[in-house]
Amino acid sequence: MAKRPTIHDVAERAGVSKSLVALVFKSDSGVSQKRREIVLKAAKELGYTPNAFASALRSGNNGFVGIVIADFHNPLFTEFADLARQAFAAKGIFCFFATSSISNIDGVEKIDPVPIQHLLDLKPSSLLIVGGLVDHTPFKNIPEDLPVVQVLSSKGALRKAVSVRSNDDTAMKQILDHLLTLGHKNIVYIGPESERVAKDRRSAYENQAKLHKVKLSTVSTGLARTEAAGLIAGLEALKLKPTAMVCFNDNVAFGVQDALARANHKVAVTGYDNTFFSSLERVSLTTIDQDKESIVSQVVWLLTDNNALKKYQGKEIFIEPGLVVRNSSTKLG
Amino acid sequence: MAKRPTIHDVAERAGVSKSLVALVFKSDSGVSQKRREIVLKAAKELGYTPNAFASALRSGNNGFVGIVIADFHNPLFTEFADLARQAFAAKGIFCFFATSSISNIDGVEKIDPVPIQHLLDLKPSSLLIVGGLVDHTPFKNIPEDLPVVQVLSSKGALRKAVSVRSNDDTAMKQILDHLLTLGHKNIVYIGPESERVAKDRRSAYENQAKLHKVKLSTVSTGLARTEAAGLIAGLEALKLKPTAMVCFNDNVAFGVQDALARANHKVAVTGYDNTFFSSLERVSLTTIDQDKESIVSQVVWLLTDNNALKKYQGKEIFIEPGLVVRNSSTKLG
DNA sequence: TAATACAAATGGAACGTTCCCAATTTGGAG
DNA sequence: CTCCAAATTGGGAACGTTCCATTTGTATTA
Repeated sequence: MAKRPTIHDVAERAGVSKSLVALVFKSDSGVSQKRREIVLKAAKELGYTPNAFASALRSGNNGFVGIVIADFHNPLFTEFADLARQAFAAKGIFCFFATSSISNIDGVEKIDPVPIQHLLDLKPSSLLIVGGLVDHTPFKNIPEDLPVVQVLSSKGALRKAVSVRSNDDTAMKQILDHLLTLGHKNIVYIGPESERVAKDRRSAYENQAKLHKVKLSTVSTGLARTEAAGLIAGLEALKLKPTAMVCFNDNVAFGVQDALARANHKVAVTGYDNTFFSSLERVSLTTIDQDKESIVSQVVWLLTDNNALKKYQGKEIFIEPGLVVRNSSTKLG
Repeated sequence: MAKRPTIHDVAERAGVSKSLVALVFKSDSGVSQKRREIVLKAAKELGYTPNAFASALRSGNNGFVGIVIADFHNPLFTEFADLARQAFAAKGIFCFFATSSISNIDGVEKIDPVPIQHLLDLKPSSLLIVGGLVDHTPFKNIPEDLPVVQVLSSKGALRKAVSVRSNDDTAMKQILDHLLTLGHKNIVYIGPESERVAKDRRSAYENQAKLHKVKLSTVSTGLARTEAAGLIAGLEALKLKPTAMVCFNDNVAFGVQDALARANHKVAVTGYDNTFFSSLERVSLTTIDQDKESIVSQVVWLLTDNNALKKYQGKEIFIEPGLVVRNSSTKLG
């Protein structure tokens, strides 16, 4: 392969100085229209693209957003990450992804810090964390002044980060309003009870149950939040003879639906996330739709407007979710 | 934040030359055990990590694998990408991800070349493309000597790439064997007819249908391969009064299942990919399981063993898939 | 016309490595 | 003690940018 053209080659071809070429590729101001065109033309002819390394080495940052996806297997996370990428791309900002290998063996989640360290080595100008990372040690030596936003999760150990996520209180209120309107009395909450989101959502349910004067009744899925865990917990919950089950997320709800099918019982079920499969006719799960577009636009705003970030540093921003009513709560069986 | 320590700082603290520090961080040979430990200790105390940019700028490559994910919304792709990442990580090789924003509007897939260009700007030492990219223009100025492997797709315009994917002939043979054993006669194939994988799989079905002396009957989903397209095509296919429907992939099959539920018909259905949701009790889709582990190990082998790559350059490697029998083909309704 | 102001363009230093090479030290074997 | 190879050193030149202090150019004003 031919040696890649450098800024010098472009300068030579355009008959200007290297510095001018650098200016053209950096900012808009201070370069005459005439020269700019000459330079761009030369660059195009040579097929010049700036060397990201040299740039980053010299300037200390290279203007991209690092996106850490907590769990690559969670479609909600990957979908969200891609939405964010598109939104940033529209603003001319590039994103790199890394994921941290949550191995969910024995219910014990573990994080491999290396990929995150690699991402940080690339000196992103800001960091977006999608989902919750149980263990924040990989962020120990994070630069003080690196803007960090975490979405779809509370921020945990990252004191300075901003967290953007759905308002679980609203979500649980909507679910309970819906179920009470349908006349349900005996309702069970099914979900994990580990830290962070699981805890928050569970206590949101408890709050709303109290406000709605619904008898509190819960079944735990331990640390897991999967379909398999939902299946087991669902069978367990059936012993309480409920008429409705409120699940931590769609995956757990799918498992619960399987449990109902297996036991041949008809009970209302609700999920959380409105994942792709919840809309399938045979699943048709009543669920909570997180307003991804709003979350994304908040994220973009926070990470592109320095003042915004400063203002919300260490705070949490709640986005109002919406209830999607489907057959799982209305047409039982 | 404090200035990041450099190789000089480490050298000073360890009381050795900078050259030696560089040697320690690079290769194993030629440094005594004693000195190596001293250097590593000093580096650790200072929290030194090599500056990836300076290194890459000077040496021209930085030893990571670039993974391009054709479609972030395809769980098969993301899952596979993460498997590959883990496999490389186990060998101490790091991966970066990029995706290229396939916008599937009006059935016309479009690729944004910028993210891929950015990834290439980072000079990966090899490239893994997960899935099929309809338009290969972003790879126009790919370095001649960059090893490229493409999985779950034929390699299309990338002449020098190696493609690793499942053997569709075997898959279709297994499906037809299974359906014929069950006594089906009137079988319809439902799937897209666009280029590459869609074409290959379709013609694999046609071949096997001929060999099995099954009357050929197909319904197209146009360019799409989604649940929505499956729903429409499924309803269309019902007019042919089939007893079984073979679908291009799980998503299409899910749509077809919806169509059957809506029309209240009982027809055997098979998918392809064995995605997570196909195992749900209420879906229970008979489908083809791609041997991801084998594919991953082939990929790792190809991209870490230079001879292997050279040997297979421009060729295709087929992995034998397996049939997973579930209710959708055996217990109708 | 000369003085001034400001925009446009320039040249060189610096960023932290790796690569190269010649020079020096160390350690073990003969 | 001598010799040789291995280990270590030191320095300088890249790598391709960005940053900074200057210089050059052009237009405006007195």
